[in-house]
Amino acid sequence: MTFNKQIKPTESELEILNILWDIQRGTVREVHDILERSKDAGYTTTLKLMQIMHDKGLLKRDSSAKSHVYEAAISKEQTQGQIVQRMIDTVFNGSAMQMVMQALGNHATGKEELDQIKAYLEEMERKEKKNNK
Amino acid sequence: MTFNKQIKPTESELEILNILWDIQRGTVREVHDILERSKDAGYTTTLKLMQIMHDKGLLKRDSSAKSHVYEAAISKEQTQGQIVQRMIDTVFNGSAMQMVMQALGNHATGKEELDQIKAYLEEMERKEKKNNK
DNA sequence: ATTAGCATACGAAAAGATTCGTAGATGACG
DNA sequence: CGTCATCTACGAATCTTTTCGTATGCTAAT
Repeated sequence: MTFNKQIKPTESELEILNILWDIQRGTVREVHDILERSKDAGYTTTLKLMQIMHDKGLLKRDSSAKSHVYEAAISKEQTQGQIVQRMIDTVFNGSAMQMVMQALGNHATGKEELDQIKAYLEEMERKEKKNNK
Repeated sequence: MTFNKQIKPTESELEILNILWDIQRGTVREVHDILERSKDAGYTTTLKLMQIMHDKGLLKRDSSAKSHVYEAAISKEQTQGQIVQRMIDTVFNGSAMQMVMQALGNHATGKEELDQIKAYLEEMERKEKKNNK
Protein backbone atom coordinates (compact mmCIF):
# COMPACT_ATOMS: atom_id res chain seq x y z
CA MET A 1 0.00 0.00 0.00
CA THR A 2 1.26 3.44 -0.82
CA PHE A 3 1.91 5.75 2.03
CA ASN A 4 0.58 9.20 1.46
CA LYS A 5 2.00 11.68 3.87
CA GLN A 6 0.43 15.07 3.90
CA ILE A 7 2.28 17.30 1.51
CA LYS A 8 1.98 20.94 2.19
CA PRO A 9 4.17 23.22 0.17
CA THR A 10 4.46 26.71 1.53
CA GLU A 11 3.50 29.75 -0.49
CA SER A 12 7.04 30.27 -1.77
CA GLU A 13 7.54 26.64 -2.50
CA LEU A 14 4.43 26.68 -4.58
CA GLU A 15 5.79 29.45 -6.73
CA ILE A 16 8.78 27.34 -7.53
CA LEU A 17 6.72 24.23 -8.12
CA ASN A 18 4.57 26.14 -10.57
CA ILE A 19 7.62 27.17 -12.53
CA LEU A 20 8.97 23.64 -12.60
CA TRP A 21 5.66 22.13 -13.56
CA ASP A 22 5.75 24.54 -16.44
CA ILE A 23 9.29 24.09 -17.71
CA GLN A 24 9.66 20.48 -16.57
CA ARG A 25 13.22 20.80 -15.37
CA GLY A 26 15.73 23.56 -14.76
CA THR A 27 18.71 24.81 -12.84
CA VAL A 28 18.41 27.18 -9.92
CA ARG A 29 19.52 29.96 -12.22
CA GLU A 30 16.80 29.23 -14.73
CA VAL A 31 14.11 28.97 -12.12
CA HIS A 32 15.35 32.07 -10.41
CA ASP A 33 15.32 34.12 -13.58
CA ILE A 34 11.70 33.23 -14.15
CA LEU A 35 10.79 33.79 -10.54
CA GLU A 36 12.38 37.21 -10.61
CA ARG A 37 9.92 38.48 -13.17
CA SER A 38 7.12 38.31 -10.67
CA LYS A 39 8.98 38.57 -7.41
CA ASP A 40 11.89 40.31 -5.85
CA ALA A 41 14.30 37.80 -4.39
CA GLY A 42 18.01 37.17 -4.16
CA TYR A 43 19.62 34.25 -5.95
CA THR A 44 20.75 32.48 -2.82
CA THR A 45 17.24 32.76 -1.47
CA THR A 46 15.91 30.78 -4.37
CA LEU A 47 18.78 28.34 -4.07
CA LYS A 48 18.16 27.73 -0.40
CA LEU A 49 14.50 27.27 -0.99
CA MET A 50 15.09 24.69 -3.65
CA GLN A 51 17.57 22.87 -1.44
CA ILE A 52 15.03 22.75 1.34
CA MET A 53 12.43 21.48 -1.07
CA HIS A 54 14.82 18.80 -2.17
CA ASP A 55 15.38 17.77 1.45
CA LYS A 56 11.64 17.60 1.97
CA GLY A 57 11.23 15.46 -1.09
CA LEU A 58 9.35 18.07 -3.07
CA LEU A 59 11.99 18.23 -5.77
CA LYS A 60 14.24 15.70 -7.42
CA ARG A 61 17.63 16.73 -8.67
CA ASP A 62 20.42 15.61 -10.87
CA SER A 63 23.67 16.80 -9.36
CA SER A 64 26.01 15.20 -11.83
CA ALA A 65 26.79 18.46 -13.56
CA LYS A 66 28.17 21.53 -11.90
CA SER A 67 24.79 23.22 -12.01
CA HIS A 68 22.29 20.84 -10.53
CA VAL A 69 19.14 20.27 -12.46
CA TYR A 70 15.87 20.12 -10.57
CA GLU A 71 12.42 18.90 -11.33
CA ALA A 72 9.22 18.56 -9.33
CA ALA A 73 8.89 15.32 -7.40
CA ILE A 74 5.17 15.63 -6.83
CA SER A 75 2.54 15.86 -9.49
CA LYS A 76 0.70 19.04 -10.24
CA GLU A 77 -2.67 17.35 -10.15
CA GLN A 78 -2.19 15.60 -6.86
CA THR A 79 -0.88 18.74 -5.24
CA GLN A 80 -3.62 20.94 -6.58
CA GLY A 81 -6.13 18.39 -5.44
CA GLN A 82 -4.84 18.38 -1.91
CA ILE A 83 -4.72 22.11 -1.67
CA VAL A 84 -8.22 22.51 -2.97
CA GLN A 85 -9.50 19.84 -0.64
CA ARG A 86 -7.83 21.54 2.28
CA MET A 87 -9.43 24.79 1.37
CA ILE A 88 -12.83 23.26 0.98
CA ASP A 89 -12.49 21.85 4.46
CA THR A 90 -11.15 24.89 6.24
CA VAL A 91 -12.82 27.71 4.37
CA PHE A 92 -16.03 26.22 3.09
CA ASN A 93 -16.90 23.80 5.81
CA GLY A 94 -16.54 20.85 3.52
CA SER A 95 -18.86 21.95 0.78
CA ALA A 96 -17.22 21.76 -2.63
CA MET A 97 -20.28 23.28 -4.15
CA GLN A 98 -20.12 26.41 -2.09
CA MET A 99 -16.58 26.86 -3.15
CA VAL A 100 -17.32 26.37 -6.79
CA MET A 101 -20.14 28.85 -6.66
CA GLN A 102 -18.00 31.37 -4.87
CA ALA A 103 -15.27 30.92 -7.46
CA LEU A 104 -17.58 31.25 -10.42
CA GLY A 105 -19.59 34.09 -9.04
CA ASN A 106 -16.61 36.16 -8.12
CA HIS A 107 -14.59 35.60 -11.16
CA ALA A 108 -16.38 37.01 -14.18
CA THR A 109 -16.08 33.74 -15.99
CA GLY A 110 -16.55 33.79 -19.75
CA LYS A 111 -19.18 31.90 -21.69
CA GLU A 112 -16.80 29.36 -23.17
CA GLU A 113 -15.50 28.56 -19.74
CA LEU A 114 -18.97 28.13 -18.38
CA ASP A 115 -19.86 25.84 -21.25
CA GLN A 116 -16.79 23.76 -20.69
CA ILE A 117 -17.65 23.34 -17.07
CA LYS A 118 -21.20 22.40 -17.93
CA ALA A 119 -20.00 19.79 -20.35
CA TYR A 120 -17.72 18.44 -17.71
CA LEU A 121 -20.55 18.26 -15.21
CA GLU A 122 -22.71 16.32 -17.60
CA GLU A 123 -19.98 13.86 -18.24
CA MET A 124 -19.59 13.38 -14.53
CA GLU A 125 -23.29 12.70 -14.14
CA ARG A 126 -23.14 10.05 -16.80
CA LYS A 127 -20.33 8.32 -15.02
CA GLU A 128 -22.10 8.72 -11.73
CA LYS A 129 -25.15 6.94 -13.04
CA LYS A 130 -23.08 4.01 -14.19
CA ASN A 131 -21.33 3.70 -10.87
CA ASN A 132 -24.45 3.81 -8.75
CA LYS A 133 -25.38 0.21 -9.55
CA MET B 1 -14.21 55.05 -3.32
CA THR B 2 -13.72 52.21 -0.93
CA PHE B 3 -10.22 51.17 -0.14
CA ASN B 4 -9.74 47.45 -0.15
CA LYS B 5 -6.64 46.41 1.64
CA GLN B 6 -5.60 42.82 1.25
CA ILE B 7 -7.09 40.79 4.04
CA LYS B 8 -5.33 37.58 4.77
CA PRO B 9 -6.39 35.75 7.90
CA THR B 10 -4.02 33.06 9.01
CA GLU B 11 -5.07 29.47 9.39
CA SER B 12 -5.90 29.87 13.08
CA GLU B 13 -7.67 33.13 12.54
CA LEU B 14 -9.83 31.47 9.98
CA GLU B 15 -10.95 28.87 12.46
CA ILE B 16 -12.16 31.61 14.75
CA LEU B 17 -13.78 33.54 11.96
CA ASN B 18 -15.67 30.44 10.93
CA ILE B 19 -17.03 30.07 14.41
CA LEU B 20 -18.07 33.68 14.62
CA TRP B 21 -19.66 33.65 11.21
CA ASP B 22 -21.68 30.77 12.50
CA ILE B 23 -22.78 32.06 15.89
CA GLN B 24 -22.77 35.75 14.93
CA ARG B 25 -21.28 36.97 18.17
CA GLY B 26 -19.71 35.54 21.27
CA THR B 27 -17.29 35.93 24.13
CA VAL B 28 -13.83 34.45 24.11
CA ARG B 29 -15.12 31.73 26.38
CA GLU B 30 -17.91 30.81 24.02
CA VAL B 31 -15.68 30.79 21.00
CA HIS B 32 -13.05 28.86 22.84
CA ASP B 33 -15.47 26.18 23.98
CA ILE B 34 -16.49 25.57 20.40
CA LEU B 35 -12.95 25.69 19.13
CA GLU B 36 -11.88 23.16 21.70
CA ARG B 37 -14.11 20.50 20.20
CA SER B 38 -11.95 20.32 17.12
CA LYS B 39 -8.66 21.59 18.40
CA ASP B 40 -6.49 21.42 21.44
CA ALA B 41 -5.67 24.89 22.67
CA GLY B 42 -5.43 26.81 25.92
CA TYR B 43 -7.88 29.50 26.80
CA THR B 44 -5.37 32.31 26.80
CA THR B 45 -4.22 31.22 23.39
CA THR B 46 -7.65 31.79 21.99
CA LEU B 47 -7.90 35.04 23.87
CA LYS B 48 -4.63 36.34 22.53
CA LEU B 49 -5.56 35.33 19.04
CA MET B 50 -8.83 37.19 19.21
CA GLN B 51 -7.09 40.24 20.60
CA ILE B 52 -4.67 40.21 17.73
CA MET B 53 -7.52 39.83 15.30
CA HIS B 54 -9.21 42.78 16.88
CA ASP B 55 -6.04 44.85 16.49
CA LYS B 56 -5.84 43.85 12.86
CA GLY B 57 -9.43 44.84 12.30
CA LEU B 58 -10.65 41.33 11.68
CA LEU B 59 -13.01 41.40 14.65
CA LYS B 60 -15.19 44.03 16.23
CA ARG B 61 -15.83 43.94 19.93
CA ASP B 62 -18.06 45.35 22.56
CA SER B 63 -16.04 45.80 25.72
CA SER B 64 -18.71 47.38 27.83
CA ALA B 65 -19.28 44.28 29.88
CA LYS B 66 -16.65 42.42 31.81
CA SER B 67 -16.56 39.70 29.21
CA HIS B 68 -16.03 41.36 25.87
CA VAL B 69 -18.27 40.28 23.05
CA TYR B 70 -16.73 39.78 19.67
CA GLU B 71 -18.07 39.49 16.16
CA ALA B 72 -16.47 39.23 12.73
CA ALA B 73 -15.62 42.53 11.13
CA ILE B 74 -15.27 41.11 7.64
CA SER B 75 -17.92 39.28 5.71
CA LYS B 76 -17.78 35.61 5.08
CA GLU B 77 -18.45 36.01 1.38
CA GLN B 78 -15.84 38.66 0.78
CA THR B 79 -13.25 36.70 2.67
CA GLN B 80 -13.98 33.42 1.00
CA GLY B 81 -13.93 35.18 -2.34
CA GLN B 82 -10.49 36.62 -1.73
CA ILE B 83 -9.08 33.36 -0.55
CA VAL B 84 -10.41 31.46 -3.50
CA GLN B 85 -9.19 34.10 -5.89
CA ARG B 86 -5.76 33.95 -4.34
CA MET B 87 -5.71 30.24 -4.75
CA ILE B 88 -6.82 30.41 -8.34
CA ASP B 89 -3.99 32.79 -9.01
CA THR B 90 -1.22 31.00 -7.19
CA VAL B 91 -2.20 27.39 -7.65
CA PHE B 92 -4.12 27.34 -10.90
CA ASN B 93 -2.39 30.03 -12.86
CA GLY B 94 -5.48 32.17 -12.95
CA SER B 95 -7.89 29.63 -14.38
CA ALA B 96 -11.05 29.36 -12.31
CA MET B 97 -12.20 26.58 -14.53
CA GLN B 98 -9.25 24.37 -13.84
CA MET B 99 -9.84 24.82 -10.17
CA VAL B 100 -13.50 23.99 -10.40
CA MET B 101 -12.79 20.87 -12.37
CA GLN B 102 -10.15 19.79 -9.93
CA ALA B 103 -12.54 20.38 -7.05
CA LEU B 104 -15.40 18.49 -8.61
CA GLY B 105 -13.34 15.68 -9.99
CA ASN B 106 -11.58 14.95 -6.77
CA HIS B 107 -14.49 15.24 -4.51
CA ALA B 108 -17.03 12.61 -5.36
CA THR B 109 -19.77 15.14 -5.63
CA GLY B 110 -23.33 13.91 -5.42
CA LYS B 111 -25.97 14.26 -8.10
CA GLU B 112 -27.98 16.91 -6.29
CA GLU B 113 -24.92 19.01 -5.86
CA LEU B 114 -24.03 18.69 -9.51
CA ASP B 115 -27.53 19.71 -10.47
CA GLN B 116 -27.40 22.70 -8.24
CA ILE B 117 -24.20 23.83 -9.79
CA LYS B 118 -25.59 23.33 -13.26
CA ALA B 119 -28.60 25.40 -12.42
CA TYR B 120 -26.33 28.07 -11.07
CA LEU B 121 -24.26 28.04 -14.23
CA GLU B 122 -27.30 28.45 -16.39
CA GLU B 123 -28.46 31.37 -14.36
CA MET B 124 -25.07 32.94 -14.78
CA GLU B 125 -25.20 32.53 -18.52
CA ARG B 126 -28.56 34.23 -18.63
CA LYS B 127 -27.20 37.17 -16.75
CA GLU B 128 -24.11 37.19 -18.88
CA LYS B 129 -26.19 37.48 -22.01
CA LYS B 130 -28.04 40.45 -20.64
CA ASN B 131 -24.89 42.21 -19.61
CA ASN B 132 -23.13 41.77 -22.94
CA LYS B 133 -25.05 44.63 -24.55
C1' DA C 1 48.97 28.49 -12.74
C1' DT C 2 46.25 32.43 -11.61
C1' DT C 3 42.12 34.66 -11.63
C1' DA C 4 37.26 35.88 -12.66
C1' DG C 5 32.81 34.17 -12.58
C1' DC C 6 29.34 31.40 -11.20
C1' DA C 7 27.79 27.42 -8.50
C1' DT C 8 26.66 25.01 -3.92
C1' DA C 9 26.46 24.59 1.17
C1' DC C 10 25.48 26.32 5.39
C1' DG C 11 24.46 29.12 9.39
C1' DA C 12 21.91 32.37 11.19
C1' DA C 13 19.15 36.71 11.17
C1' DA C 14 14.52 38.46 10.37
C1' DA C 15 9.75 38.08 10.04
C1' DG C 16 5.46 35.86 10.96
C1' DA C 17 2.42 32.71 13.49
C1' DT C 18 1.28 30.21 17.61
C1' DT C 19 1.39 29.14 22.29
C1' DC C 20 1.12 29.97 27.10
C1' DG C 21 2.42 31.74 31.89
C1' DT C 22 1.63 35.27 34.97
C1' DA C 23 -0.13 39.57 36.80
C1' DG C 24 -3.73 42.34 37.85
C1' DA C 25 -8.80 43.82 37.40
C1' DT C 26 -13.67 42.83 38.18
C1' DG C 27 -17.71 40.98 39.95
C1' DA C 28 -20.57 37.37 42.58
C1' DC C 29 -21.64 35.92 46.93
C1' DG C 30 -21.03 34.01 51.53
C1' DC D 1 -15.81 43.20 53.36
C1' DG D 2 -12.89 39.10 51.87
C1' DT D 3 -12.47 35.31 48.94
C1' DC D 4 -13.03 32.71 44.79
C1' DA D 5 -13.76 32.28 40.00
C1' DT D 6 -13.19 34.37 35.76
C1' DC D 7 -11.73 37.80 32.79
C1' DT D 8 -8.22 40.83 30.16
C1' DA D 9 -3.59 42.38 29.12
C1' DC D 10 0.90 41.53 28.08
C1' DG D 11 5.48 39.69 27.50
C1' DA D 12 8.02 36.21 26.01
C1' DA D 13 9.21 31.38 24.37
C1' DT D 14 8.80 28.50 20.44
C1' DC D 15 8.15 27.14 15.72
C1' DT D 16 7.91 27.91 10.93
C1' DT D 17 8.98 30.38 6.86
C1' DT D 18 11.74 33.51 4.34
C1' DT D 19 15.80 35.91 3.50
C1' DC D 20 20.60 36.57 2.75
C1' DG D 21 25.77 36.83 3.85
C1' DT D 22 29.77 34.31 3.56
C1' DA D 23 32.80 30.41 2.77
C1' DT D 24 34.24 27.49 -0.50
C1' DG D 25 34.60 24.71 -4.83
C1' DC D 26 34.79 24.19 -9.82
C1' DT D 27 35.78 25.58 -14.54
C1' DA D 28 37.21 28.20 -18.34
C1' DA D 29 40.03 31.76 -20.26
C1' DT D 30 44.04 34.34 -20.03
